[in-house]
Amino acid sequence: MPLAHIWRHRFKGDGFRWTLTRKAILDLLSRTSKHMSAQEIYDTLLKSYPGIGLSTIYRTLDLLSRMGLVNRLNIGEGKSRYEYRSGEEKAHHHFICTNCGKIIDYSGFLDEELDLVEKIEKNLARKYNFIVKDHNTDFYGLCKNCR
Amino acid sequence: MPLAHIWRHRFKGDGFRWTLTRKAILDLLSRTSKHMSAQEIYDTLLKSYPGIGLSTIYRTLDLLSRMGLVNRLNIGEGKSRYEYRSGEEKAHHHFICTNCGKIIDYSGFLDEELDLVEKIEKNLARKYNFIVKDHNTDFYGLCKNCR
DNA sequence: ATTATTAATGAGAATGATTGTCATTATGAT
DNA sequence: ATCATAATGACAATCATTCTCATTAATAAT
Ligand SMILES: [Mn+2]
Ligand SMILES: [Mn+2]
Ligand SMILES: [Zn+2]
Ligand SMILES: [Zn+2]
Repeated sequence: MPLAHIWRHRFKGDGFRWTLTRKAILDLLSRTSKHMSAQEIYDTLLKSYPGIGLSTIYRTLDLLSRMGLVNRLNIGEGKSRYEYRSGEEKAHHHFICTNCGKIIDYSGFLDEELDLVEKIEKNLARKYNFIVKDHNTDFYGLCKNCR
Repeated sequence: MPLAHIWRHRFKGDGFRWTLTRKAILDLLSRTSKHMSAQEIYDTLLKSYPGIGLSTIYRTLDLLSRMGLVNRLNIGEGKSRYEYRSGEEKAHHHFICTNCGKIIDYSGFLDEELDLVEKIEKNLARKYNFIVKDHNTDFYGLCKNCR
């Protein structure tokens, strides 16, 4: 059950074609721990896939994001960053250094958090007639190099 | 103790000049409950302040944000939105409708949340040597018109 | 395996938000 | 009232992202 097989199956099931570029982007994102921008992904892939196009990177990231295979992040830089979304892993938070921009994954305390979020969701539903599908928490501060 | 006096005082104290445009933007943002973009602020103010410039709106919003008088929000639209930040009020969360883009303020359960956040902050400090200065939580889902 | 269909791609133009430049203006100190 | 200069407005420049369209390649049909 290599990831590539799972991905291809998922693409087929959703009626999308399984292409070299799509595999390349998923391979890259699933292997790195970085949160990469479209341009960074493009620069990296260009080395092993000469001729690849930046528009395709954008289109593919949008598709992957709609398919739920990657998360699109916005940390107020004026551009998006992307990370692979493993099927099993729980969602995680991000700690963002306001000085150097470093992003660090954080996944502690999720159980307690789930209780709290559930309460908030119920409250939102009751008060405003909302349906909460997802939530995101970011922490801002200074990393060890910048403190 | 009108707000304008407090603002002017704050500007003076920080060594910034107190100008018509700065007052206009603060007046607008402190009165609306909307989360406005720079362009929307510009369009609105142009009616009462003909000749005002969009660059000035951007520069001022940046300054106000650095001064902590407004919050800059990013809800993944590819542009920022701004809201007045009252000195007394606690921070609040945002519920964002993924269908129509509606943003709704939510400020319930903040005490319980503070406990949780404090724990996370301590953990971050211990594990990664981080200093947490701020945090932000957004909820995504469907509003009552879109559900 | 060959061919046909058409989704996906790459190049580059277009768009939209934000930032930079610079001459002019207006604020706050003297 | 005068002065020094921070702030402004016009508009050019930049940067991320989207759009257009001719070409290519993935898949289905043969
Ligand atoms: Mn992450
Ligand atoms: Mn708000
Ligand atoms: Zn840092
Ligand atoms: Zn809605």
